[in-house]
Amino acid sequence: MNQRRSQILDAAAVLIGRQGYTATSVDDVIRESRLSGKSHFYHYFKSKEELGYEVLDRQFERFAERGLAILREPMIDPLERLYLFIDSLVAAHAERGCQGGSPFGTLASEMADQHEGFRLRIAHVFSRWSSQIQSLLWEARPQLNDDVDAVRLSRFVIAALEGALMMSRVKRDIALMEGIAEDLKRFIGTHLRASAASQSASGSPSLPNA
Amino acid sequence: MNQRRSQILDAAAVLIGRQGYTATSVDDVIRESRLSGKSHFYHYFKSKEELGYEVLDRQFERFAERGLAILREPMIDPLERLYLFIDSLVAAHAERGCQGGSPFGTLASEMADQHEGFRLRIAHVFSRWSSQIQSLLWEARPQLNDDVDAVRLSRFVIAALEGALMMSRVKRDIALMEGIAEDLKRFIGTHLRASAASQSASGSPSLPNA
DNA sequence: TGCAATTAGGACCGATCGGTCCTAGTTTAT
DNA sequence: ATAAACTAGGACCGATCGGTCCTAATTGCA
Repeated sequence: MNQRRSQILDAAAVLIGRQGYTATSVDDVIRESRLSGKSHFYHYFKSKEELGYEVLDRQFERFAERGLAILREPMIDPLERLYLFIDSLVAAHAERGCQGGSPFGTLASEMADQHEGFRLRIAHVFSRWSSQIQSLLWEARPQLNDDVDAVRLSRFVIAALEGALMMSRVKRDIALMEGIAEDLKRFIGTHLRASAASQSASGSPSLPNA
Repeated sequence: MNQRRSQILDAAAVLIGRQGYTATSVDDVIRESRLSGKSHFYHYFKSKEELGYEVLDRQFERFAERGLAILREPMIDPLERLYLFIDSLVAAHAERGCQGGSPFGTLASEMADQHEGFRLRIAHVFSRWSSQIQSLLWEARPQLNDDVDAVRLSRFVIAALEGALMMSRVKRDIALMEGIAEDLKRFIGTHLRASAASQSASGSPSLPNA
């Protein structure tokens, strides 16, 4: 029933991630998901736009389940989780051979000034992503300086990661993203309370003092 | 002679910046630059691709002359110049009403995995941009820690700025970019030698411990 | 058994794409 | 004055775009 839909959405996600929304034609999607023809596709989706929306929703759901899940691991120190999350994005990008950056950033650049529907949906995606990091920072507040602005810091993290993805994609060099990821972790580390001094970026953070 | 060419390139730059390369048709460019027809356009450019290349070159030249020029101001403290540069990008984006982000980042997201010619040219743009910041950091080295990696830091700055542009474009909220810019300046400030404490970002960086 | 959903596949639509070709009038340098 | 460059404008090309319509075979479920 929705198996075919999933098939189509998966194929479309790959294509849109690789080529962008505009450059991905409905025929491309049909070919990739082995449908029998246009009518077969339009049996499941009423327009290319609707397909795009659903692909975006699906991409974020998957990202929230798989990628963002690290941020919620209850057994790991919050900041350590954030570092692991950053590393996981680097690893994922390395696995893809530095191709096809963030599905959100790519779509954002393409559609933000072009299509209000997409713009709002992507804004929502970033907002939810940001919220996840804010929760984590809230959890980590005993270790953090009192003046840490969780909203701002979470946005900074996302921006740096998105920029890193874009640049290492252009240069096709994962080392670029690795360097930025390390710097980003170091920056997060500078928000630690002065009392907790034994910080190392990829090493384990120290416990809060009394 | 090349006045018409400039006219075309300017129009194309605006359109490509707003809609992207693929979504900008040759007819759009013709309309916007008030040419008489297709042949008139193809009198000056042999293909849309060549137009795209020249637009990109021109955009970077302008950026190097106007935007990046701040980085070379000999009468201002190097790091102060870097902060001013960051602020100038924020201001420019605010003036544009948070629309049409970085011409390079936008084109990068669109073309990186799609068109090798563009990918290489954009990589070159980022490389030159990065070099400018590296020179500045080299100038500032008496104030900086010995272990500062200029290449890495310069890339970090660009990535954060590009990410900030993209996100504040999606959210249409300049405050987002302002926050990231401030954090970025603070991060740069953390690279200061412990001995040089009296630095003014726009919020002053961290205190050196005794 | 029978009805509904799914699959199959092709013809077709108007619009737009990048690009070519052709004719002819108008500037501009030499 | 004369050739070369520029401006003007339209017809046209094959390809592709998103999308519709239609017929018919096949499947799954009640």
